[in-house]
Amino acid sequence: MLDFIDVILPIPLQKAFTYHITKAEVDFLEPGMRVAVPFGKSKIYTALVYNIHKNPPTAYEAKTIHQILDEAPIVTKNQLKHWEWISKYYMCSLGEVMRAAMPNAFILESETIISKNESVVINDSELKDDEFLIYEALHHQSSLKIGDVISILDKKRVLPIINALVEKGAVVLQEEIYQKYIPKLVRYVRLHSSYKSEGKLQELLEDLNRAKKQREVVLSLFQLEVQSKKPIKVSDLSAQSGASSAIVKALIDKEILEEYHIQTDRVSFDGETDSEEKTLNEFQEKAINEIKTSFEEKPVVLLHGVTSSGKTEIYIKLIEEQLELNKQVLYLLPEIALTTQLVSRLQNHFGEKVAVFHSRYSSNERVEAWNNILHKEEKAQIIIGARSALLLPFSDLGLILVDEEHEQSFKQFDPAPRYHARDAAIVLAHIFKAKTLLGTATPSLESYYNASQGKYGLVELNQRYNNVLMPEIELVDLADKYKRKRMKGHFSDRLIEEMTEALEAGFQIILFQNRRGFSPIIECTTCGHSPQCPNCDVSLTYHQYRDQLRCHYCGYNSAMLKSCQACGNTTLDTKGFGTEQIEEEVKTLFPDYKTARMDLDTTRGKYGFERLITKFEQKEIDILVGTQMLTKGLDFRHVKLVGIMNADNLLNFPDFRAHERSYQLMAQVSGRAGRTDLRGKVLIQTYNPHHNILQQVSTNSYYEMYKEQLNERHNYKYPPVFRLIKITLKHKDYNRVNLAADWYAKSLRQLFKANVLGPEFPPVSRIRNQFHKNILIKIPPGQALGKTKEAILKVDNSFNAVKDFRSVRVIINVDNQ
DNA sequence: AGCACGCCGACT
DNA sequence: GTCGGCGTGCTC
Repeated sequence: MLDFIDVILPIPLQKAFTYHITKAEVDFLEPGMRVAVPFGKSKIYTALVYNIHKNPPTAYEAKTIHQILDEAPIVTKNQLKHWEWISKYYMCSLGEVMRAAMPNAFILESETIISKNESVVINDSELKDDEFLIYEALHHQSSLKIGDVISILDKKRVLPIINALVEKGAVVLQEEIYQKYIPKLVRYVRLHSSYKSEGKLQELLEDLNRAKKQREVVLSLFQLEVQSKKPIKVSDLSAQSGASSAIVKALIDKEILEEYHIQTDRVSFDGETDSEEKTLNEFQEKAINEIKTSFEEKPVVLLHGVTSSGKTEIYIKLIEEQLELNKQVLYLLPEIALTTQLVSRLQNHFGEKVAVFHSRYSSNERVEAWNNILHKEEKAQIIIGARSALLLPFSDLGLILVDEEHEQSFKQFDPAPRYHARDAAIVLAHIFKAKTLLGTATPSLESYYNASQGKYGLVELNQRYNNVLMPEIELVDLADKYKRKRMKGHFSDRLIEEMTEALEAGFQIILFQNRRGFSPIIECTTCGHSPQCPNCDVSLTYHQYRDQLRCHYCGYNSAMLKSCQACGNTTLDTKGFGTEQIEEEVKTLFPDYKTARMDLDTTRGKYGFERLITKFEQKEIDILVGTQMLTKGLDFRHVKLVGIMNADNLLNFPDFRAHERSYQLMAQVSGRAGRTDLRGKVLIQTYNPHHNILQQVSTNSYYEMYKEQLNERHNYKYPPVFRLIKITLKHKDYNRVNLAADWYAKSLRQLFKANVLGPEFPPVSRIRNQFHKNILIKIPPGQALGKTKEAILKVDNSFNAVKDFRSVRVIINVDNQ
């Protein structure tokens, strides 16, 4: 009987691929190990062993594997289970999950290496010009890569030339796979072993009497060895002795010192910890007890605690308990909140037991974090990270915390797998028989609904820490203010008054405007023309700081126009406003105070965001203008006033979740005000002060909002009552998308009748020269999800069988947010 | 997804 | 004529 393995390849193909393995390999291989396999004509890919069996494929001859890449599985059985769920639930391939889960450095690819065939003598006259150039190059260089050949010949199509050379026997090709992960090595030094004896040592020191510097280095080394009793780093030795690395090198060359390398971790924390216990107040104590009781019956608990109620302390307590049980803890939060205060807070408490998992980690750092978690190292007992941290190789998970549970950024949009980290976390916890705690001040309707249905436990925390009052929220009627000429730019007299008062008292201010740039639309007042993006169906946004017009969808930019493209007049005017404009107005209104702006444009660099936060914390900034970035779990001590410049563009967003989101956003920004003893103040400027959502925000009535919104969702058949699957079709040809989308929707309608909506063009119907069209499927409470997805896949298969449609990209988004 | 193959217009 | 564009089909 022959042996075979099914493997997962990191590509979006549903099929499993089967390879033949030898007897020796079958004894060694286990699911979760990587193998290098030939795939297609010449490439070698990294594949993951999925299962091992003895069923030979019938339709084809299985290839043999190229090489085994691991000694032991690097993906756990539980991970594979979790991947299966994600792939099935979110309708994507296992390969796509694999690609998302594994650090890039684990997924090796081959590269073609061209080298001279030494056993054959080639007469130059046999070769054509291009062939000769390559052959000639190989006299100087032992091997060439495809990319080298492209640059030598300055051509794109080089394969025929290389193939001709192979044909003539001039060169040979080789597929080389290379390790991407390079361990970080630190240089250490010790005294060369020949000086180990006391006598030799004396001799050495006398010898060195004339080389004072070198003598000093050796003496420093002794000193360090006595002090630390640990290996001595070259860098430490240089620092201690004040000697340059050249002197150390000279000693190594003279074989007085000996250097050696130890592999080290890039991801380590070496700060101090303070184990100072923060005492919990009675409300927090009560909440903890409720959470624990609830966990006894339910795997998931929703902690609904108002802003500034001290949820973090509760998390810390729960983490401590897990550590005592020697379990791993995963702490998920939105990407942006990761760069800041919370991480240092946890590290200060738990020290190096905390491992952070960033999107900004390098590939090598990811490998190290992966290995630490896989081997359940002590330094990775608490993993704090954004949604992708969920895909790490946990071995003994006890608790998952999902902080800011309502955040839509937990749902991955592009590329597949389009998973929701909160939901996938619950499944992961279930696999480990662990618990999940969802925490937020403004629960998503989904979670609150699940809690009210008894699916999740619910714990409420209504007191702010230190009994600080919830901020006072005032609605300012913009229509009235404009009518009575009480506006300066976009600032009402009330806002200016409050700002003046707060600033004079030495407090800080946050101004929220959910739009970046200076103004989203430029319009010619003569002819009404406004400049559009050439690749997308949107108006270009004016960015003043670079005097540029920019497209926020594709990144297109051009210099600001001097005159109208349509009529040539110089009557260009701006419409609408973004953070840039607010910032500028603040600077004129309050020239004596320091203003800064926080949005995608000012936080681009690696530490851009952190720098701004630190500056604001240290009160180097008085007024911070920003987009929703400001809402993500930031804790500022001295903010007295929060101003929401315009609530209407939030509320009028064309999306069924607009109202829920507006509430969450405004409640969260408001929560930044008055986090210590003084009561904060929030001013919301709006044209609709009587809007229900605004009333609910101003009275802090989450439950009212929930009831009302849930009712709407009931009536209009939206989540959490109905489930949604959105299907997007993309193509550069307008007519083709239309035809394809109509066909698709028609087929779906035969199955799901009135629960199919569309096809419809989204508000921005063309992005990067691709036309988009959406179809929405609503799934009623009773309808089986699995069956529904199977039916959709069937439709998708027949769709792909139509030749004209095959080039249309279809994106299926389950639980589309 | 990549990548080869094949057909077709645009230039050294 | 070749070069490079893109549409199509396949990968164990």
